[in-house]
Amino acid sequence: MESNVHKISCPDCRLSDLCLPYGLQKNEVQQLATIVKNKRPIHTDEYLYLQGDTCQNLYAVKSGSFRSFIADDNGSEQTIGFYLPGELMGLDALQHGRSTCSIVALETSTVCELPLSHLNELCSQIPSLQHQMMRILGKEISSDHDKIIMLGHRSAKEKMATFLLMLSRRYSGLGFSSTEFNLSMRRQDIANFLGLTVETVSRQFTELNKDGIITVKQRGIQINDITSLKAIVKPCMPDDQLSFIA
Amino acid sequence: MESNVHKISCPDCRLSDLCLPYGLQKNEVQQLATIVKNKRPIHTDEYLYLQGDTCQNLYAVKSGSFRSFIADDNGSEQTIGFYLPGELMGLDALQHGRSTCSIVALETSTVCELPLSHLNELCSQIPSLQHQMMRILGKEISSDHDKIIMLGHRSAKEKMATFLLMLSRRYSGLGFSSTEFNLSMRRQDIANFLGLTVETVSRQFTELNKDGIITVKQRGIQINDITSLKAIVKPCMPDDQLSFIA
DNA sequence: TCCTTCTATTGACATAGATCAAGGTATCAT
DNA sequence: ATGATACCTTGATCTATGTCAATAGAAGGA
Repeated sequence: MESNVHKISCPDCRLSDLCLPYGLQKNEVQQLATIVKNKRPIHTDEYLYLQGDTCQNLYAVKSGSFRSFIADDNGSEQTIGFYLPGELMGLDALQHGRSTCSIVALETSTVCELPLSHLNELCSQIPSLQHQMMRILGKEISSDHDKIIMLGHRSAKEKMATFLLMLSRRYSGLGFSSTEFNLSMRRQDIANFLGLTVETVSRQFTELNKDGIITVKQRGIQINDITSLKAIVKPCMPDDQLSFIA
Repeated sequence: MESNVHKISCPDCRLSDLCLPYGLQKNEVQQLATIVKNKRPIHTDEYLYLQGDTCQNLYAVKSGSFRSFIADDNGSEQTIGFYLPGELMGLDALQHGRSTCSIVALETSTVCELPLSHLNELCSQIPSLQHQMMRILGKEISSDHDKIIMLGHRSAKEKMATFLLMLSRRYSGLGFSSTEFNLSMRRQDIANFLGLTVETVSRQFTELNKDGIITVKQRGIQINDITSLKAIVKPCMPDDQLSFIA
């Protein structure tokens, strides 16, 4: 990614169709851009915010990727999701103004900061912005439902296939290859996200690799036979429900 | 519940503090009430709406209870949540105007219908209503996250204890007993919700009963030792994260 | 009241995935 | 380069929970 991503503003941002500006008039996007604060880059393993922080902003991923997770008293974690460019973080804090999860950068990343107070004001003025906010919130909710399905009733193999297909779909939505990409998360993160152990994730990768369905080289994934991958998931899920993670 | 619940309007509704009117001025509540349509009662096993239906409304539970679930190609289901009085259904349809799940009544129940078009208009006019909508959406999202935690990293016993505590908390929020209540859902629904089998749910009930922690008589639950119940969950979850289900 | 059907419990057994343990490979700082 | 540390893979074993099967209890209709 270019070194200047963090200076680009909404009207010029290549992500605008995936992000908040979608469906807005040109002048409305410019209005939105005035309330967006561009932040300095966030480095690997750096936190965007911590569980329990008061949180008066939403954050859009501009480049890179993040992991969100909830920790309990014992320090054990559950990964809630992964965020790729164009996706909105901090929606859980809408309830009380306090974040219920922590968010950490998986690689050097940039975000746009959207102060909630300004955003709410703007929503009252621009109906299509409010509409887009609702759409984004609805999407977050139905994507969470997809995760619930995955965790509740899927085998390890199905979970892995679903995970890969979902990443594939999201990367392709960003204009990247849908069959070749690098994982920005560790095996441990994937395992935790899917409710499995690292060992099981590793074994599943090995098996999918042996079967020729994918080629795994560390973080590098190549999907050789997307049909087979879909077939692993298919018996369990309508095609339009693969839109999730996040 | 009184036989006339479905005629009561927002300003007189005993649920108003749990529902959309929370935080609104008296005259604002009256405005809200004008867009609410009261519907005839919905009977056991009757559907409020079906997965895939175009859905231009939100629905607030007025009395009774509902189960929401997503079905896949094979007809197998995942229960997403249970809805009690004061809770808002249909939020997942905000994304595309199509519901992503089906909702079925667990007993004879009543709902208030809120046309989204009118609601959005009203949100632009009444800032505190918009604020409350955001709060409700944020709550839905963080409650979904709690479910993800539960499904991802909990044993059968922990799931059961969490389930019971959560029901207890929600009933008490409604002004009912927190230690004695009737389940409106079948064992099968609980099992499906928790990602377990009926047999496992049944065995867990039996064990908790034997240990004297609860008394189970069919659908009737009495919590005898809420401390022990919390202790089963405690090692895994901060107290303020028990707010979920829905 | 009896019969049917739906729902819940209990037991015996099988298995997917966890756990434990060891070794390999990449990454990074010195 | 070299060593230290984090990350990943593989194998052997154990166990919680699923599966299959049988029984028992509720609920509802004739």
